[in-house]
Amino acid sequence: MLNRTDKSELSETKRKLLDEGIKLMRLKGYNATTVDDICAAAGVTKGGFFHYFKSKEDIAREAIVRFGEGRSEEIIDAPFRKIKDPLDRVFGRLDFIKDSVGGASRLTKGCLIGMLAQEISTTHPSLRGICQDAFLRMAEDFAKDLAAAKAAEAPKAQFDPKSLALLYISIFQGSTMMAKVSESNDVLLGNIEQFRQYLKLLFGLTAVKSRN
Amino acid sequence: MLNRTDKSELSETKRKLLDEGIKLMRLKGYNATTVDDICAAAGVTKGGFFHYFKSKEDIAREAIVRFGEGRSEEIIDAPFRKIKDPLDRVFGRLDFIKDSVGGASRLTKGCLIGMLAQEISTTHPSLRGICQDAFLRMAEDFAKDLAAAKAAEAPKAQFDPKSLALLYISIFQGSTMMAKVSESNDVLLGNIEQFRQYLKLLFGLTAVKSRN
DNA sequence: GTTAACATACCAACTAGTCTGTATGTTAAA
DNA sequence: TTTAACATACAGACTAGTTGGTATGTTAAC
Repeated sequence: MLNRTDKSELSETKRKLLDEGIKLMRLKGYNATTVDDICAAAGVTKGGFFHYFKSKEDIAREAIVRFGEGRSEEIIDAPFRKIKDPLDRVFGRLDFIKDSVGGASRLTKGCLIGMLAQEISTTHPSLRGICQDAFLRMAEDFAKDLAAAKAAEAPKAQFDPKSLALLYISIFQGSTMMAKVSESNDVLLGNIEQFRQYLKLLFGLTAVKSRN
Repeated sequence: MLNRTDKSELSETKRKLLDEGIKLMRLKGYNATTVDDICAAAGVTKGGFFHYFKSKEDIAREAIVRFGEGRSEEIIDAPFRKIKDPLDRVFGRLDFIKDSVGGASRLTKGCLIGMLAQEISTTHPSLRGICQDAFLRMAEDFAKDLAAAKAAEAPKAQFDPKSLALLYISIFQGSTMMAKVSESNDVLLGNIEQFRQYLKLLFGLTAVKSRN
């Protein structure tokens, strides 16, 4: 039987390799994940692997893109998207992220892009660009909502939506690192709340204590 | 001739190995840095390496500690430490960090601890703990100044110094990742400014635009 | 002559990638 | 409708190079 049912679809085997590759690289990074690991996890042999990918770097590239697209789809379909008020939509996004991270007990599996970004930026320049693009797309998506919220709620406020979005990405990535290292989501969840607080202050939603 | 001039001092060879190891791992990470790389950079042979370190994991452990101590010394000796007013000292620290990162053109070489943290957290559990300790020490040091500033300037403000310090560490680490991936310090420097802005808002130093 | 501080040669395990084989289908000429 | 030619999707053995680590010197200080 044929696996590829349509020209644009991935074969079952390739999809399995990609998904297991993503899983392993999210956990152990690029170098510590071997091609044999991926093959074993996917139940495919070397021949199968190199039929679909011309090198290890190649599967990493496709994995980053697939992971990015997956995240982007999750966010596009997320319930907060339907919130009409732009500022509420911004806060809704933060709630959604907290939900998808899970409780303080369950640890994040982390972001593949963040995991690979540091490890391969200097050693695999072509992958670096792919990671950068993925980050910029995420930032751009958030920046749109922030810009809409600013226009509607505080047009005179002194902040740049794009910079704010990049700050958010940085906080999330840094916090994910802290989560891995501390084996807990506490700091990650706390930091998202602090970012929310920063937004509230920028939008003038919270009274600031006067200096005594 | 003897290299070790005093019982507590590192021999010249070991110091060289450590420093070159730090340099390489900061750049390429743990797995992509080979023992041979370090030996070549330090001008030492394998025999010399394994005389001082019982394994690659061992030099990584010592490298993390040495790097952490080095950073901690730099910060202890930094000029901002002499600032009397605690809140000014907090802001002075941010200025110091920006200075030591360098201009937007020169890219950061990054933080060794952050570089290794993600890569080894799952694969080398004992190194994970070392990284965690290093982060907590940094956070603790900053948290002290934040607590002093809070006590002096805004005792009623609604923030926890320790959490704020951990947010700062997260922002710095995440921003460093963005710097590597974008080959620019722009986001890193911008994010430090945004953190400063957040602090100002928490301390009630900045007028918040009213909603229109 | 014992020990610290290396140097050199070497090894076993691993790793990315290749090569050849093969089963299964597809296409199109006869 | 048979068949030859070709393509796709793997399997599995193999290889060349790398890697962390070891075993065995050698040298010089004490």
